[in-house]
Amino acid sequence: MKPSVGIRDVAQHAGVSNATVSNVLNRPDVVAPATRQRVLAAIEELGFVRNESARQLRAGRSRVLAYVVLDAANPFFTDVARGVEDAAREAGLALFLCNSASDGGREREYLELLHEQRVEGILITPVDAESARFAERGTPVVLVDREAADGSRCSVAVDDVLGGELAVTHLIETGHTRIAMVGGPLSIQQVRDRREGAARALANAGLPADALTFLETRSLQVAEGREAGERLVGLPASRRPTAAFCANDLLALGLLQSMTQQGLSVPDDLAVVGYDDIEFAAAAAVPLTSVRQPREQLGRTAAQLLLAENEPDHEHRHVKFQPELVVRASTAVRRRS
Amino acid sequence: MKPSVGIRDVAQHAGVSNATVSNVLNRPDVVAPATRQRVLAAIEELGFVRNESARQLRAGRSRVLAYVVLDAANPFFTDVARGVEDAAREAGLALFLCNSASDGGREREYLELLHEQRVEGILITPVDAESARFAERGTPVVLVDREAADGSRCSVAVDDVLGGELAVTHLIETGHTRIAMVGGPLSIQQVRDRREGAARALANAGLPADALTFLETRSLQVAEGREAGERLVGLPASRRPTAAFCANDLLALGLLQSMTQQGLSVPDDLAVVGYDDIEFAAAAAVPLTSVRQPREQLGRTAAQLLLAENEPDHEHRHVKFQPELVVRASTAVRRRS
DNA sequence: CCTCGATGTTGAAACGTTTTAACGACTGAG
DNA sequence: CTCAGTCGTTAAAACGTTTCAACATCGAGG
Repeated sequence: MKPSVGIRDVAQHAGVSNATVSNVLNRPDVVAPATRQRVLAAIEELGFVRNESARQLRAGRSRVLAYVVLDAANPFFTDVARGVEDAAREAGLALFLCNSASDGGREREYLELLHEQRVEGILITPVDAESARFAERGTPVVLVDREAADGSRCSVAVDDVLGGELAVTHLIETGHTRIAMVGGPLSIQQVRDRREGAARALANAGLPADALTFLETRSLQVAEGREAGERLVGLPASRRPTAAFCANDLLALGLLQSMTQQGLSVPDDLAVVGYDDIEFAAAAAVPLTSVRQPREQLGRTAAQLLLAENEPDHEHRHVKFQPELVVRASTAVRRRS
Repeated sequence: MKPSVGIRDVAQHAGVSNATVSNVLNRPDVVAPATRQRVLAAIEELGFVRNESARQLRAGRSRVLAYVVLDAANPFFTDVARGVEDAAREAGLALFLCNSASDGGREREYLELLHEQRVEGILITPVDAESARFAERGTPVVLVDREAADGSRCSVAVDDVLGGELAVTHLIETGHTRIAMVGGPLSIQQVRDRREGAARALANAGLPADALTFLETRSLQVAEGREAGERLVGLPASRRPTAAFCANDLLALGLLQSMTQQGLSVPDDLAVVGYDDIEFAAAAAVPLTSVRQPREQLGRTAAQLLLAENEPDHEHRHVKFQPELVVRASTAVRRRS
């Protein structure tokens, strides 16, 4: 419990100066093999563990990246995180994951802590647009799966308007004219964008704007999808939509469960499109049609932008990927009855 | 880009000493309200961000816990992490998640880094039993979802042998006599335990040990489940099991997909039991019978044990929870044909 | 008027590294 | 034998905090 063995203990034990020990740790090639062995032996023997705080204080660098994720329980984000970590690891950095759990306060606490820790860089999928809070604080920040409102930092995103358009166009093409969109809260940019895409699809097809019923949810989780399902079925039959576009797959899965539970069939009574194409979408009760995003590439690219941030002549970049529709059984062509 | 505004800049700007600034930061009550305001204003104005490295170096404490998780993409672990974070947060600590991705090397790198960072404590679901590597290095370590082989540290686990027994007993009771177990690699303690439980169930029912076919997988992920499904169907009909017990839900979901794809029915051609009862199990193509573990409580308890580790008269504790079988459609009673 | 305690503030010494410039000891060339 | 150049090592100065003992200041009690 008093394991405070420092670099100077090692030095003394090996009969060298602390500078030499430091060299062994950081530039092993510069020290004579014999000495190096002696020092390594001493380190081993004393169970020395370098104090990263001291190192960082002096050296300024920190060897870790952090990704503040919106919802660690959503497989979409863990896939993005995988991409981030791969890229980080190639650059010799470790990745710390922080879960804001869609809570603005928690997000701010993590950001504050990460700034204080002087991590090399921060990736974040922010809770809302209030990005002003973490303005220029010294640590580079890259937005993931969001677009920087101002051009004040790098961002990597997917065209959500297009995604919404793809989804709803597909529904229209398979014969639906009363469509629900399930998602929320509207403070989330992506929900707004996907909704806008949905509206555009209607317009393109010459359908009136009120062909789209918007069901707002409190979050993007499975339970909310189930609840939305109940609300949906509660609508008067004349106005009840025959198809639903969900702002993400978790909602879609919840909706699916709710339908089955209420004895309704997907896609016959209600066609469903999800968003993200998480791994579980294909394994769902009714395999889910979904809008796929290049998840890992999203993360990987974000990390690369972040690492480029330190270059001298850096200009903020905004990368935008294209989503892609994956059609499965949940929107199979309707039986003509 | 030269935002190196330190505590002494603030002090100068506010016309006080750096000790006072430090007091404002750490013991606001001890400094006169007027001075405090002045200092806070200076902090705001200069955009000062406390340097956590320096603080930690001097103060010794670190305000963060870390959880080294086996597979961040497995919802089971993110649920455990939620429990950990809740408990950590109540104690005023932040949580960093590290993903070892079942890679021993990566795990070791993270452990090393965390030790160097002098985090307050480390929670870990280790890749394998080689726990000796991270022996007493000063930072307290608690094992999550694993039992400490020696009593050398705290651990929180679930009775996996019992879990396996529950699952397979259920299969036997629903009329199966040729059962497969899908899981691996065997270096994972839990896979071994669950298999042992399965064997015990057979013994209890008076079935021969070879009534259980063990299909080893390389990991516990969906893709491996799919592959196991193909292997399973490839077996000669006379020896092919009529039920499968999977070491986790991801495998079970993969197996399910594979069955559907090969035109076989679950549960009629093959009954399936999963393990963990992740949220997606209930939403699967065929809702999955699964062994439920108290995930969040697991995490919460682990964090509490970790925090208790610093108490003077600490004795290592080993908490073990009971799993519970949740029956769904994937093991519905077989149609008598 | 002196002493005492309370209240706020401060100077300076840590904390454990990295880094820089300088140093001594060799080596081989001239 | 000298000199320039390597090579390996080192003393000492940072890095930006926290903390501790000491120091003013002030009002109250004797």
